[in-house]
Amino acid sequence: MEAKQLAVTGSSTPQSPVYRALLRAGPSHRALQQVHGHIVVSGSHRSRALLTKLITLACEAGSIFYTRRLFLSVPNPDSFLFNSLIKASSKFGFPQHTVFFYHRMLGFRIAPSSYTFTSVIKSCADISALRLGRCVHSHVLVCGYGSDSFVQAALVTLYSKSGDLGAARTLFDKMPERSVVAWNSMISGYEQNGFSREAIEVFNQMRDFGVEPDSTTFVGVLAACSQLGALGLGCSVHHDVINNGLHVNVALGTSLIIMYARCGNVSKAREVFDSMNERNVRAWTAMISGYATNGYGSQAVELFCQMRAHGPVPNTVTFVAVLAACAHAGLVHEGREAYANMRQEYGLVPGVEHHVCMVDMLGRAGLLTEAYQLIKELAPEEAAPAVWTAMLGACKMHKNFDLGVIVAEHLLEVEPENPGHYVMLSNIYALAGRMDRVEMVRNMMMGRSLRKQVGYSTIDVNQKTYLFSMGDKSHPETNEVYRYLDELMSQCREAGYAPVHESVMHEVEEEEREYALRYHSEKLAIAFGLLKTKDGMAIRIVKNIRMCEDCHEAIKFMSVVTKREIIVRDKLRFHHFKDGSCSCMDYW
DNA sequence: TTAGGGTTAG
Repeated sequence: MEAKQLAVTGSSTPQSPVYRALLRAGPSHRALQQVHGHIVVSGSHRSRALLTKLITLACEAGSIFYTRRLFLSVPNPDSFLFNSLIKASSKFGFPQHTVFFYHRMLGFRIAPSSYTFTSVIKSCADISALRLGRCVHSHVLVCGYGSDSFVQAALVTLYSKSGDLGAARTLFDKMPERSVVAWNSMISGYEQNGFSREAIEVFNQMRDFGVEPDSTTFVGVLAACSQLGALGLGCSVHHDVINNGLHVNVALGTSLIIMYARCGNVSKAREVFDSMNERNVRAWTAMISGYATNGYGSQAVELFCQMRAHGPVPNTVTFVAVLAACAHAGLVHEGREAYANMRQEYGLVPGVEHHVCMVDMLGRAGLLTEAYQLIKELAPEEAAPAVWTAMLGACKMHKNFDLGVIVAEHLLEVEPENPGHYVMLSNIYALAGRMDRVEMVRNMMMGRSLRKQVGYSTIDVNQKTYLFSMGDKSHPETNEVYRYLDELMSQCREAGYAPVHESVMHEVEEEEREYALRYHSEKLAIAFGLLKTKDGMAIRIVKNIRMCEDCHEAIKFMSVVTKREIIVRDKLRFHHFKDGSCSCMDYW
């Protein structure tokens, strides 16, 4: 009936039946193909308005190759069609195709507009195409759009997403007018490149300039707080969100969950989660992951069960969080079940990260043979170094010398430039008393000019961050900190602490070992925190690499002697020390 | 004859 009507009228004005049929079809591939048929039958395929609408809807439907076929069938594409296509392909996630259409546009000698450039630059940013982006930037200047504020904001994003923060900042500083989006771009740019302090600095400048932050601003700033583990600052940002009367949308709510979880305050993260009126798969995953990294394995699994019952459908990221929770809490049964469900119930294919969790989980639980079997059953391309590294950690933990050596040698073969593998192998040899081998590994490492990653710890006191590294004496109150730490360590020894020597890196000479152990960065940061904060206050430390066994042991005693809760976030997870024990139950 | 942009969370 409808086809007949379309064929009869044949008109192509926006009010025409065929145009309305197109709008009704919406971004659906099948429906669009049907209307396309009507358009051809009715003879209205020469109407540019209709074709342009059809093409952009096809792009929105995700049918990029259909879009391209339709585009190529248009004899003389005009600037309207190019701009529509460039905008749609950029917006709906086809950055490479945006670039293709842009080149075609130039080939047809059609002048781009500022709107063309914003979309093209966004696509370059999406694929971090710095060289191409620079060419487009030159073209922007040639065409006279260099001072368009939208184009400038897009360029700031391009440079920061491609890692050229210097160029981003130069451009940003030169902008005569900076919209809230431009500020947000600069803040997120710093944060995403790991420059959290700079992100917060820009946020403060923004306020000095009197620019009103929006929810996107806070998402970026909260991510910076999460990276730093800066709970005090994060809380004050949360207050700002409330005071500004901003609606906590799902992205902002998720950022708050992550911030609280990554600063070690899981109950506050849960409070935010419970208060959200919209919760998507990312929000649920963030909360499960928060439980996982803080060592609350059973809570993570419980929340996952609730999600399965009446939440959104979990995806592969959700399963990484669940399996990590099981690995850290020794929930082998639950972990096996989740791993099986992933495929059977949800049709998801486990990837490297899931295998790492499984090997980690089985390995920690002492099921070394099963863990090793799992690796051997993987296809060669799936057995990534990370999976073997998890296996190596398990071998060291359970002191399985023979298997450990096999695994470490494999790792040295595939990743000879990774200093971590040499350190692990040498630790395993040291455990087995093979000091000749320890020496050999040390020489191999030195021969390749590899060095162990330098560890450092940070602590926030009164919203100011202090950084400590091993043996560091640059701090103005160094003497006081060292003196206090010495005193603290002797109290710990009286309480029963004995240094765990095996974790001292092999390159350190014998007489330096005790010194190196005593002045590891986390111990210095804790001593500083204890000196600078009131009795009873929890101490929160962030460390860039994993904590060593000796520090782990020492901090347990520190928590008893000082009657303080000490929370350390290391590269992998959280350790909440209280009354002489750790939330990880020494299972790490 | 047809509109319109750049920033955000697992």
